[in-house]
Order: sequence, then structure tokens, then C-alpha cells
Amino acid sequence: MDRSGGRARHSGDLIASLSGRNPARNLHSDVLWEMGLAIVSGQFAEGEILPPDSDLLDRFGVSRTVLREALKTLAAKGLIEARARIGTRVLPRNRWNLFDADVLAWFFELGPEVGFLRSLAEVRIGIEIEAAALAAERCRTEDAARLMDWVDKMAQSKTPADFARYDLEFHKVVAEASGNPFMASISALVEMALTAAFTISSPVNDPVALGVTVGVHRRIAEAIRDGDAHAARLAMRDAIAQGFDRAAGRMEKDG
Amino acid sequence: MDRSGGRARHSGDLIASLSGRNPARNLHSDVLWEMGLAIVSGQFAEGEILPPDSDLLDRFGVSRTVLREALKTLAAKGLIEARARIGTRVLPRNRWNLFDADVLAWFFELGPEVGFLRSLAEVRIGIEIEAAALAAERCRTEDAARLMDWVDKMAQSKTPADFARYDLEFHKVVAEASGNPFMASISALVEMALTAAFTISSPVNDPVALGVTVGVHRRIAEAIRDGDAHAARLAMRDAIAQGFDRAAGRMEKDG
DNA sequence: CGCGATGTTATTGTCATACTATTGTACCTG
DNA sequence: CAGGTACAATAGTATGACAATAACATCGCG
Repeated sequence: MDRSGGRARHSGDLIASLSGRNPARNLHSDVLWEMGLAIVSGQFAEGEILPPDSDLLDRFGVSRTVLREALKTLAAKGLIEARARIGTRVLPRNRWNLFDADVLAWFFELGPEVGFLRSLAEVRIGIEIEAAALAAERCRTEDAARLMDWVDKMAQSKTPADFARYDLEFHKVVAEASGNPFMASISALVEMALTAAFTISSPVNDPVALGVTVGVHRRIAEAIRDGDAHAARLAMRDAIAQGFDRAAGRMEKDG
Repeated sequence: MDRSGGRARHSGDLIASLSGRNPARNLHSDVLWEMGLAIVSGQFAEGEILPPDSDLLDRFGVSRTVLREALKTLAAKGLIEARARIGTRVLPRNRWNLFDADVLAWFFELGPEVGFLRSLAEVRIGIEIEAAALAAERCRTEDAARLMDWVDKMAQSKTPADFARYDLEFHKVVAEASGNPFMASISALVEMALTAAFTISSPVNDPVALGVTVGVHRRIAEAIRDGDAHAARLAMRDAIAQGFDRAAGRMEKDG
């Protein structure tokens, strides 16, 4: 069949490439994304049984090997569970691993609703506030210097993409400086949130907004440098809340 | 070969069963766990290239299908990345998905170090504090009632296992009541932390400790019922910190 | 008639083997 | 010496068969 020319890529290239992942693109990842999207979008509802292997096989036109590896990947992320003779069941949402980069990407691909963005901002506040506080307590001077560097680059960046990248690096350094491996593990989350927020509305083109955003990040860096955990908490909360408010406000205007 | 009788299960049965997961136990999950443990334990170091498929094949004595599905699962959790001609590389730790139940279980199986438990307590504080605050703001009366029920059961529980179960249910309800799907998604984390903490030291046998633990949970429930987000934050922080302190103190004495 | 034992069958799980695609390495040519 | 070209090692894909599991229907016994 026309499989040779059929490698047309899902529209998620935007999010996928923006978020820096562009690894080997193989057949099984195509199936993975299509199935992942179908599940997250509710096309296959929670608790429902997927069509049997044989059906999916000719729906995708791939070998059983490929299909099964894609399903195993979905199972690893908590979306489905397969049992002999029963079939493959879509697990309830509370078992999905929302802290997985792919799962998040599928949510964003469906057009992130404002409620979802809010939830994301809420967890970020919880985790990153604590990360900032820990970073302040355990601060090393070189970390503080690196934070300042990224703030400066943010201030001088010309394009939304650059700005988003520097912003992300800033938050990564904070997570790293906290000395807590879990904090670093959620950078995928931050990545998605930032790319989404800046896709909706970047402060780069608005001098006032840019000044506010840079200012609040500078407050974080200074608080960490000074070892002031309390101030770091407050500043981090402001940074995340502002980012969300800007995006949400823009969505309201446009919608 | 002796594969029929060779299904002797890894010692992780304790954690695995305590944490309630006991799904179909198949060949590929054996390989998955053995490889997962080997990687987490550092037997295969970060950045290192795994032995080629062919080597692993006769090391485990399974078919290529099984081996590859196990590796795909590891890849889905961010532990490894395979590329043609290069081999399969162990990714740096900051790309591992520490919010995955299996990955966490592998860490615990190696005997959780106190530093790891501390990190876990820190993220829990970050996330669950926010969850408690949100639950307080969005509180529905039936949620508050359920919280009180679990507190009562905790107070009356006779065995460490029962206590841990009720404690977990309590935290699940808080997460659910927050209305934020991400909060619910980390219950795997909480599960591990609690089972580990109570394996090390349960308050059930110590009336004073039991009173303290129950008391602090009651404070959380009351704060949420009263819609007092600030009090909910403080109480939740105390609850998690106390649990960690008790376990850490016990580890110090024994060690 | 009730109800448990038993066989049937649909579905996932496992195996074996062959072939394809990718890409580092080494060689070969200009 | 540079740059391309063939080789080889490794993961990726295909195919077809058989094994294990468990819901369901069927049979046989009390």
C-alpha cells in the first residue's frame, strides 16, 4: 500500500519540535502518537476495551510487532492495560501518568483548555516554590551567577522562541540547584507549560510585560543568591501565576 | 531450560504487593524488572551502552519479542534510548521519570537511602500542600466528611498495614478534592512513601506517636472543612514532615 | 430444575526467523 | 589530504505459528 509515502507526520510536530524532542522517527512512534491522541481525546473512553489487535493491525497497516510495541509504551505510561482473552482496557484517568512528556504533549495537541493550563500552573507552583526555597537554602554562588545570566539573556532576547528557551533554562537551573532529583524530573512539565504559554502570548513584543516578567525572575535569582527562602517562594509564585494569567487573559480575549 | 520453574519472583514482591499492584505477571515484566533494577542500581551506568540485543537475549533466555517489549517499556519511562548502529544508551538521571510507579519501586527495592526519602518528602510537601489548599478553597461538604471518616479509621486501626492504607486513602481524597488531575496522578508517589515509611516505623505500636499522627491529619481535615487554606497548608506540611522525621530517626537508630 | 464440571473459543502472550533501515568505521579514490 | 563510497553492526519491521489465559456456552450430574 502507500505506506512509503504515508509517513505524513501528525500535526504535533509543533509542540514536539518546540519542546526539543526530535529523536528517531520510526513506525511505532507514529502508531503510538495516533493511539495516544485517540485515548487522551476520549475517542477511546476510560474503561472501554480497545479493538482487538487484529482490527488495529489493518487499521494502521503495520506489523503486529510494531503495534504491540506501541501498546506496550502506552501501558508503560499508565494509559492502558492488556489482559489475555479480555482485551486491552483504557485505564481511568487517575492512573494516567500526567508527568510524562508524551502524555502532556497529547493533551496540548488537542488544544489546551484554560482549566488544564490552570491545573498545570497549580502543580508548578507547588513544586517549583519548594524548589526555589531549597535552592535558596543550599545555594552555591556559581548557581546564583548562572541564574543571573539567564535573566540577562531573557531581558535581551528578541524572539519569543529565544525568550521561552532562556526562561526554561532558568527554571532548570533552579530545579538543579535544589539538589532534589524529583524537581529536575518535572522539567518536561515546565517545558510544555512554557512553550504553550508563549505560543499563546509572548511578553517579548510588549515592553511592559517583558519588564514585569524579567523583574520577577530577577527577584527569584536574588532571593536564592541571598539565601532568602521565603522571598524565593513568593517570587516564584508570582512568576508562575503571572505567566498563567497572561496566557489565560489572552485566551479569553481571543475566544 | 528450567524456565518453567524459573519464575521465582524478584524480592520486590513486598513493595509491589504492599502497594497494591499485582497484575498479570508475564515474562516481559520479569525482564523489565531485572533490567530496571540493574539500571537504577547503577549496574548499567548513566550514558553507558547496554549489551546488544543478542547478548541480552541469551542472558535472559527469552525471545526477541519479549526483550524488545521490555526495553520499549524502559524507554517509555525515560530510562533508555535506542538508536540503530549505536546501541541502547542509558539516559542521564534527570531524564528518568521519577514520578513513575515502577521506577520508584526500583529505587525502594534497593533499600531507600535517607537522602532519597528526604527528597521524596520535599516534593510531597510541595504538591500536597498545594492540594490541601485547593481542597480547602473548593471544598464540598461530603469530601470533608470522607476525610473525617478516614481519620477516625486511622485512629482505630490495629495493624501497621491498616494504618498505612487509611492514611493513603486520606491523602487520595485530599488530592481528589483539589479538583486538579495532576494532584491525583502522584498518588503512586504517596503510596510508595507511605508504605516505605511504615515498613520502617509505624506509629501504631506507639500510642503517643499514633496520637500525634492522627491529630495532625485531623487538623488537615478540619482546615479543609472550614475552607481555611492557610491552616490546611501548615497542617499538611506538619503531617508529611513528621512522617519523614519518624522514619529517618528510626533509620539512624538502627543504622 | 439448579448448578457445578468441562470444553470451546477469542484474545493477548511468546517464539523463531528472515529481512530492512540506519549509521559509524574504514577503506578507497581523486 | 579530503571526500565520498562500500562495509558491517545494530536496532527496526515483517510474518506466521503456537502457547497461555479466561469468558462463555455446553454438558452432565445431583
